[in-house]
This record gives sequence, C-alpha cells and structure tokens, in this order.
Amino acid sequence: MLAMTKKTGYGLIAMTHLARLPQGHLASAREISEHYEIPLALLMNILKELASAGYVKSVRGSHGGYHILKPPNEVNFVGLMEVLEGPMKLAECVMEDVSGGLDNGKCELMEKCPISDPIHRVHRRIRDFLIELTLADVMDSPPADAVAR
Amino acid sequence: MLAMTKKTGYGLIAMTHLARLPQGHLASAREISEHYEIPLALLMNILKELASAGYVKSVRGSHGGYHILKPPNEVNFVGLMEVLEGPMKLAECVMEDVSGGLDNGKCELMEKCPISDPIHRVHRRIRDFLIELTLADVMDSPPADAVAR
DNA sequence: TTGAAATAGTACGTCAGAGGTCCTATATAA
DNA sequence: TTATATAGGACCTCTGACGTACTATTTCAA
Repeated sequence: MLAMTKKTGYGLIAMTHLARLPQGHLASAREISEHYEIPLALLMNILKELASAGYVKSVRGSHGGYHILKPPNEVNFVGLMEVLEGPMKLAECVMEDVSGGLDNGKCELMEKCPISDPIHRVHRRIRDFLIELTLADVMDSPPADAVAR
Repeated sequence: MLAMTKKTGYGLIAMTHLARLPQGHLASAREISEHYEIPLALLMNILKELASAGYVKSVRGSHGGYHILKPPNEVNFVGLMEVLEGPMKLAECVMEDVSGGLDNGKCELMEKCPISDPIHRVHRRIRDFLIELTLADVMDSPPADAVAR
C-alpha cells in the first residue's frame, strides 16, 4: 500500500524529539515513550538500531539516554527508513545496486515485463524526492512548502 | 518498504497488454497469464476487480476475454492501485476524506504527534505525483522524462 | 557496595495482510 | 452438448510488521 512502517514513524518522532533537545541534554527511551505513547520496548529497539547506525549516541547507566549525532539537515528520509526497514523498493524487481547508485532498470524476475522501465523510473523519482527530504524539513511543521517544490 | 503490491504490478501489466490490443480484440486471462508468467487464478481475480471497477469490460463464454474501457491517459496509477489494494496511505494516520480531496493533516491516532503535518504533506506530494502518472506514461517506456518534472 | 535506572543484544510471539488456490455457477461459441 | 470463458465466492499459507521478554552490562548515587 505504499506505506512506511510504524517503526519509521516512531523513529522520526524520536529523532525529532532528540533534535529539539538543548545542546548536551539527553532523553531516555522511557521519556520519549511516555511522551508520545510509543510502546517502550519497541522504541528501545528502534533507538538501538539508530544508535548502531550512527544516527544517535547512547549513554548507558543511570541518567543515561540518547542524544542526536547527525545534524537534522543531514538526516534524510530514505536513509532513516532504510535503517529501520531495510532497502526501499517500490516493487520487488527494483534492486538498488550496492553503491546505492543508479539501478539499471532491468527486471530480474520476469521476462518480457512491459512495465519494468517505468516502474524503475517511478521508484527513482520517489526515492529522489524522499532523499531531498530531511529531518530539518520534518521538524519545522508550519512552513508547508519547504519541500521539493 | 514503501512498496506497491504484486497485484498492482500484475494489474498494470494486464492493463498495458489490453491497451495494446488492436481495436475490438480481446485477450483472455489465460493468454495474459501465460505470456507474462502470472499465476492464472490470481490474475483472474485481478481482472474481475478491474472489471467491476469499470477499467475493463469482460466478455464471457468461449472466445471471451477482456478489453480495456478507459483510455490509457485516463488511467492513473493511484486509481488503479486503490482498486487493487485499497486506499493509499503513507502512514496509518493519513486518512483521505470521502471526497478523495484534501486531508486536513490531523492525526487521529496520536496526541502530540510532532510529525503529523509533514507526513501528511509528504503523502500528498507522492499521491499527487502518482495521480499525474497514467497508463499512457507507463506504456511508452523509452521517453524517460514524461513524468511530472 | 549495593540498588536503581539506563542501554545492548538477542530471541521469541502474534496477527494481519499479501499472495495464491479452488470450487461452483453462468455465459457463449462451435 | 461440450469446451472455454468469466463471476463470485471462500479458503489457505506464509511472511513481515509489530510488539514482548530476558539477560548482560554500564553508570549514578545513596
């Protein structure tokens, strides 16, 4: 259904929250979980993944928590989504090559597929749009036209 | 994720196939199924749904089959996708109102959701892009820039 | 030095939906 | 009247989204 997962949604919320903290401050998984009513255990898993991907830094122990590592304008939607749900593909036949660069538009799954090329193009358009979209865009809600117009 | 389903893929292929038939000709589910190696029973279900949605006309009986009803440039991606997989939503909180018109950007699921507005905007951007995209665009593969640039 | 509070790592459980099959009824051409 | 279509269902299976649980480790503070 062309949907992102809840994990990505929760991840975005957490990142937004962390990005808004005053410099040097931490937020614990529990805090965030309670503030937005996100299941704690799930959010912890998400933050673990974000930490090991280098998006946030964790501080263990009592009074520990997380703070953001990347500046919001360097966190793009696709990157974050792929950390939490794996490679984005509009259709199964769309394989990004390892470099994350251009895919060649070939469908490995179906001979004679008449829609392989256009699907690859659409995939790329959406992907490019979402790569341009950063956490910074997501954070300043009011200005509605900040995005790729 | 952010994927369309195989049903939509198969539906697009079938529509493309039908759109390319000479005027007055039919193609049966079996033909299409064999040509593109799509599971027959599944494709039949898809064609049934497309028929009851008015995208194709069915002709029953021996030598029956389907022909396309809508002109390719009037078949948009979102419409077809929503026939086959239900309403498109980038996130659960994105509810299209009944008119198919503007959603209001409010999240009914989560109080204090800090990303509701931007998510709704992104949803709308992708949706608008995919609405502009028609079967006609999908059919002429080579021209790569026909789409919403 | 001990306990509470936090993250790390990992494994597991559940359930809806994607993907696919099958059966019966009906229409139509030969 | 038979073969070949579609119509309309019901049904099945398996994967992945979503969420839980447990143990280990780190750190602060009483």
